Amino acid sequence: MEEKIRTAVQDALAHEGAGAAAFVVERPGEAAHGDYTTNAAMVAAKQLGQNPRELADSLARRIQDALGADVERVSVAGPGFINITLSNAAVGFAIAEADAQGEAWGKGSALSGQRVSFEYSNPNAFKEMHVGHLMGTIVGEALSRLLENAGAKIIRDTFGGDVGPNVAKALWALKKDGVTEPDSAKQIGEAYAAGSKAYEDDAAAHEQIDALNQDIYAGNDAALMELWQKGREVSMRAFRHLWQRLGTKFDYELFDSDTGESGKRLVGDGLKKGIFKESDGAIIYDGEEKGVHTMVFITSHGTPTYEAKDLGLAFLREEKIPNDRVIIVTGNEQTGRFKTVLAALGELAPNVAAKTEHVATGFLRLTSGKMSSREGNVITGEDIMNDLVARASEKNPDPLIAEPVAVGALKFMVLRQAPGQDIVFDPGKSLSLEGDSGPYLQYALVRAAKLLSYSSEDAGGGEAPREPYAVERVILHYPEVAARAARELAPNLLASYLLELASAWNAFYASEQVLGSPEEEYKLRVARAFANTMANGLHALGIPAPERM
RNA sequence: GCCCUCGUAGCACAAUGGAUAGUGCAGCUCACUCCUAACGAGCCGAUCCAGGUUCGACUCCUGGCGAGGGCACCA
Repeated sequence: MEEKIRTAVQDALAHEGAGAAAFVVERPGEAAHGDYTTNAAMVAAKQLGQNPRELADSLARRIQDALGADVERVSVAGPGFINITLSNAAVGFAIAEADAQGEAWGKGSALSGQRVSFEYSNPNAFKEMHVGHLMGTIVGEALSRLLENAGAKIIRDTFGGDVGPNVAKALWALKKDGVTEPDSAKQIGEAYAAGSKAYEDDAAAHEQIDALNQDIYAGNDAALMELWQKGREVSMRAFRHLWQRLGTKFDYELFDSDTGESGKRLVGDGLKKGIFKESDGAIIYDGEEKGVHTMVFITSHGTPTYEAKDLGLAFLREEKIPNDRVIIVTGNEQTGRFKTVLAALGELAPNVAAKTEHVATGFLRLTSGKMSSREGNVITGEDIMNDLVARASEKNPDPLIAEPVAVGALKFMVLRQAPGQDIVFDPGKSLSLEGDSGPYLQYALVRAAKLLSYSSEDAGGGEAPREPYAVERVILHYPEVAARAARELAPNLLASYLLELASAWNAFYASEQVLGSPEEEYKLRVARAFANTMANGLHALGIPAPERM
């Protein structure tokens, strides 16, 4: 419908000689202003030097003619807005589609045929997953699904850190304690904290850890490599468990250790071409003239940094995962780093760099102060999940309900905010399960599902209301919102829409008797349309939908 | 010192250069023998400061104040 209106506006503008005007068709902030609004007259009036109200009047007439029976009213308001109110028939048609299409309702085709390689969550083996990792996992999964909903084929991968100084720190502490069979992520997390502390406080330990780091790269010490292998597996098991709880499954788990060598080679080749240069024994990318940070790619010890490994990964991905587009999701503290990596990649492989984009998620900050895995005061992903499950259980102890409610609460808190913004989280107060929240959306859907389960095949009451219900006018916008959220990589747009949808449904539910009413048949169709919309919207964000609450 | 984000009610967040700046929490009313109250109806309350651009600025520009992050061998 939005497309139809856009075309009508475009044609009307062209007729006035302002075909190039950059107008928007949007949903007005207030329902009283209709179903759609456009600023086309105000934008074009500027270009043409005309009075916006007069231009709006003539545009409105053309738009009304073009849309015919789809519109009830096209009116001009304020400084020159053209407001469009759909006819009851057009609203009814949209609701019937939402009802009939089921899971297909709201699926788009904007990205049909496009293969998108998504990288997110990027765990550091040998470090526990803390709350910050939840952000990347949740946002990455939601973006993947949004693009999937827009027709793209998604291939998920995660790029874990399994070599480098941080790994050496954990292994050093494990060795010191004589551990040969690490058995929990917690144990490894503590070893990492102990190793980090020793690295700073103890000069001898500092040297040992640096040497250990070299040994890991070299890979010749069989006992060490076995411990490394086992430690990594224990860490990854913990990460996989959390991913499963969060509804994420990766097609590829890639590691630093897979890309270090190729990264070094690439930087070496780049050095010959003058893309990189030597400085104090290290190989760096001098980004100053390009406006990005200068960074070390190969250390003076000859080991590749994460930057070099990222370059290696870009090439490895091209081999393993054919794609048209690459999206990498990380915390926003890495934004500057990625600018440098992409600038360097742009010189090594312009076509790869051109289709690669970096998306930053915000930081999960605690009101109680900073977390540090070195200090050992981290809150892990599992800690938050378990706390939420406990709280959800107060209302419904069934784990089949409490778990998805907890996951929904967490995910919604993250996804409702504009991407890249930090989230302030108060571990004392924890998460709200009421008001604007995941459970609010889930509950609205549960109510609708329950209502529908009571209805019989031969619904009575064939009357129709004089005007469509407010919730219907929200439902009909779902496909546009989902498409825009995918286009702008902005899950929060869909999240706020679903909030509004749930609110409209709950108001309808509170004020209208459905079963046994004169409009029963009509209202049940609205309920089915709502349920499909909410279910599809939650699915597109990766938020689970419990059957009961 | 340089670079990047950000600053909206007591708190947490929305708002493509558009209409009376939206929502939730907290507080105060109201509503519950009726399809699930993790619900509904209402009240209270905000754009950091100073300039500028514009018919129109939370949004863009300049300066200031404040917060967070990044800036050579960590990831």
